[in-house]
Amino acid sequence: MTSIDIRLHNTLTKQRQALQPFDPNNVRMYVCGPTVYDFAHIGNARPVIVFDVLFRLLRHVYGAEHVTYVRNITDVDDKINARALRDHPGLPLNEAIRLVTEKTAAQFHKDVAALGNLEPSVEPRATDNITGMVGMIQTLVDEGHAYVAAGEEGLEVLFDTASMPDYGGLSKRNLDEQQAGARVAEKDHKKNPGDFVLWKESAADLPGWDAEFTITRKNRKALKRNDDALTIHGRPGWHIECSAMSERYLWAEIASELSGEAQAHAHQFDIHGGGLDLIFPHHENEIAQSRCAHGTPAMAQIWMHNGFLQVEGQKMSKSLGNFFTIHELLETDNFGGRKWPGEVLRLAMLMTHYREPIDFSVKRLEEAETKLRSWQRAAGEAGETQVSGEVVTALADDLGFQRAQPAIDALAKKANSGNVEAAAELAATLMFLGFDPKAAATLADGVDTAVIETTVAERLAALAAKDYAKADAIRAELLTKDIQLMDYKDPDTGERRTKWEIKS
RNA sequence: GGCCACGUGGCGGAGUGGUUACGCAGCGGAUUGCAAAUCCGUGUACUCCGGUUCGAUUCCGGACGUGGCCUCCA
Repeated sequence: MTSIDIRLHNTLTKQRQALQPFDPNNVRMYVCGPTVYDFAHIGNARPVIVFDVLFRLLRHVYGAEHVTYVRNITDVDDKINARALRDHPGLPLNEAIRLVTEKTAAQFHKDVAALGNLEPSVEPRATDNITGMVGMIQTLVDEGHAYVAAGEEGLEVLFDTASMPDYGGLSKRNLDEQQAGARVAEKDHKKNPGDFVLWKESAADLPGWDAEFTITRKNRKALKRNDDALTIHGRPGWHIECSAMSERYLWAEIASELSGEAQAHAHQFDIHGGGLDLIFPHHENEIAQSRCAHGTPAMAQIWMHNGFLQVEGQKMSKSLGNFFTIHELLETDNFGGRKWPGEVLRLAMLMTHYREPIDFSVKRLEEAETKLRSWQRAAGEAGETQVSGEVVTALADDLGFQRAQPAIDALAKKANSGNVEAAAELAATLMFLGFDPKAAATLADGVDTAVIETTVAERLAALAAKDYAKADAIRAELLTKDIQLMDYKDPDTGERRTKWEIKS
């Protein structure tokens, strides 16, 4: 452990503050993960990469075994149901849903791995945590923060926003003023328009879980039934998932191992992250649920939100035709007429500060590739060397990767002038940031290293015989297979040598 | 209508009350048989209008512009 001071921008206070984990031996972070109904798009990759860099920084500062990073998978969602019905019309719905979520989750893992991300410590699924959600909802009912009402599609357990005096603190919203011009359909079964669903009844033939609630008369609105015990075949609301899973994996299951300081802040953790668009309503509602269920003044100490990725200045959307999945950038020619290596996409994402919008473009990817390749050419073997302190310092100041870049450039320059230590430090730094110190490009089909070596030797022989025409022909031939040759002199003997690399 | 973020050269992106990083692309040069790589050099900017100040890109106010949220959304 080192004494590096990590400062992070907190959406709650709109200020940069020093991270002071409740328990430095167990720094706890939760980030909202994907809803697995379709391929992830490149915008989905941004929070994954941003918080991966934070994860790596935390591990560097506090020790890899002292950081717990939870990123959930949402596999309960009406869009998933719709997709299952569409793609697998012949199958029983639950089976169809499993097919959709398994396939999509596997694709997500493949995509984010290609982008150089570490796996989170825990990756819980909503479907494995229904019991915890039901329990938390019951607590909210018991504490007077939730009620049952009859909605259009059946019974709903709703969060009563009026029961929480400081609801809206994260997004700085005043719900009363909010409604004036907004298109919020009045739902008269709700006590207040801002009340949101915790549990929603499903039609008998639709997927759901049988949840038993005990709900006394005062926690009902416009309900004709009188019995206190209610079994509602239904599914959880979106927000309760994250409240239940963060509680379980960042508190309940590890509470006995936590320090006294952390015990004094029961049910709270250190960092919660996600995209800017989640601030309202998702994170606002998570906070409401978790705080009201546990009677805590806060859910997490620091709330971090990444900015959006735009294409040609606008939000990606299918209707605008500027929508690209991670998979198609990696594997097809749909963007800029070529495939893009995952590490190039990763650097393109990190070139801009995480809270700023990114305009995603071919030019940007090309610049990222040029930069990354120059670093990789300069890097040596990592060995036991240190990660650049300047880079760590830059990241520790609200993940200021852009301020780390000149430091990396300086290392590369030193390495190019023959400084072996700098080359090793550069390699270690690249690995720390999630990049391979060697270019990860792959050879075209039907080309292998042995063939290249033979051809290069053939060319050197031609050069020795001053047959430049033949030598240039060989070089041009290799270039058509994306093999770029680079001649240099052996520093000791002055002999001509040839290096090669793959142009991607 | 309410809330939020942001406006630096062709592009990316730092930073500062006065000396205008850095990188990419461009241009010139070194090196090279020629390339590539590497190295050296080089031009262009702080949205606009007020105010404070000896002096503002930097502080304050306003305008304009862009993007986001208020409905599923990274």
